[in-house]
Amino acid sequence: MRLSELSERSGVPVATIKYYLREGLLPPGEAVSATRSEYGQEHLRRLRLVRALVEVGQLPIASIRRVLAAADDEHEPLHLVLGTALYALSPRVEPAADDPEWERAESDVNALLGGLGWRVDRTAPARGRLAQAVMTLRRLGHPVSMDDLRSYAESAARRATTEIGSLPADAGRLAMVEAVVVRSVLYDQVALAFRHLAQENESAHRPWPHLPPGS
Amino acid sequence: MRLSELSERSGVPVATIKYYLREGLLPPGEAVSATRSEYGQEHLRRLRLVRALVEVGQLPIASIRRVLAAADDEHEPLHLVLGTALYALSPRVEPAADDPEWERAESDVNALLGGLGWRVDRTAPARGRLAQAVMTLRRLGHPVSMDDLRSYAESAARRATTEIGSLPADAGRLAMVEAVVVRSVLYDQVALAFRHLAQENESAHRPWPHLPPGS
DNA sequence: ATTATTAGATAGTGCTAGTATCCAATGTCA
DNA sequence: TGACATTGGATACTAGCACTATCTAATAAT
Repeated sequence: MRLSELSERSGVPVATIKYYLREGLLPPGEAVSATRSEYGQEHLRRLRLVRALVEVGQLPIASIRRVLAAADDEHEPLHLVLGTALYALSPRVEPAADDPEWERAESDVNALLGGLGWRVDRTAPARGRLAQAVMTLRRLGHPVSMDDLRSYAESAARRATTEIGSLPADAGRLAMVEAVVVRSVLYDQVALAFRHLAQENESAHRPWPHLPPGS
Repeated sequence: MRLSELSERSGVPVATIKYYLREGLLPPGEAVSATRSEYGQEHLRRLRLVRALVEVGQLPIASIRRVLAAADDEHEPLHLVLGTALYALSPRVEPAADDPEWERAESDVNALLGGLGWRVDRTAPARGRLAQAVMTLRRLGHPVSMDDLRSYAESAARRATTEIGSLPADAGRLAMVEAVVVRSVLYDQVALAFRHLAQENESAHRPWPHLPPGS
């Protein structure tokens, strides 16, 4: 199919597709002449994936490029791609050196993961993001105990077992990587939405005190 | 304290504080003369809250303004503030009219919440975000069953019970609202980080097939 | 009296995610 | 064959966001 058809079928403007081609989110079509290229089903599929990550996952274009590069890199062993993709997804947060509050949060996180026996790379950005969130909560006066964290870890572990377990076992490398990325990103949104819905529901059931306005 | 001192103590540049004042994220100090205002502990506290929402929560300034406006609106009953704050947090997603896939996802979400008996406003943005994620997953070839969704809902419900339950029972209206907002936003990050850590761990344990590169 | 600081207004910056325009080469249809 | 549309490729432009900088007149500190 031609560019205009790819645009029609995907609902993405031609100019945007050109932009994605420039940015390397979409592989070039097969050049059939100097002014014509042919795009296939895999382009349509990739384009839909990109749009899903942009619109639903709210990922920055640069992250998507990194994720897809890892997916497309055939030298990368499959079992490492999820990690690489996951790392490309979340921005790395830098530690703010010599801050005792940061160090405490970080060592709590490390102790927890160590205690649980989780195999997580030392450089995983999620470690830093977690430590940052814990530190900030504590700074703002909301104590966070190891037990609090442990219960989140256990919930997440249960979810991960089913999510990773339900991946297709043998679908070709690219399809598997795409499946991992899509699910990781979109189920993040599902989990987040449910968190908010559950909080609203829970707060509707809670007997709130009738505080006088100026209290 | 003066503006420069507020800046020093919070680590936020003067120009940025002025920007927050302009944007209404921070109430003006008490004008003590034409060129001097006095800021108090509550300004420092609010400023730290704003920075936490910006840096850790990654919320856009416009959302923070809406959240804080709801928090500061003394006419708003306390039991509605969480809802209002939650709504201000997530961008509303518009339904793409007359799309059967959208309608199916939406009705699944409604059926699920109805079946669970959750009290969630019909206009809650999390409904739309959830429906969008479900629709997109299905479009990309990842079937999502009601049972899948139900298990997410149950996890989220457990979490919400403890999170909402652990709020201080009587701390003054503003402090309670701030507690609700801070926890909602920062525990989102905690939950997300644990999701990613758990996925990496789980994938490290999974026996991945050795697919030939070109498969 | 000199220097520094402030409120308030306005303007400028860097980044992101597209959009738009232009060109020459090439298709397509009458 | 000629008029017209489409394409790839390059370049330029735009809107929105979150600051950041500059300027002015008034005031405070020394």
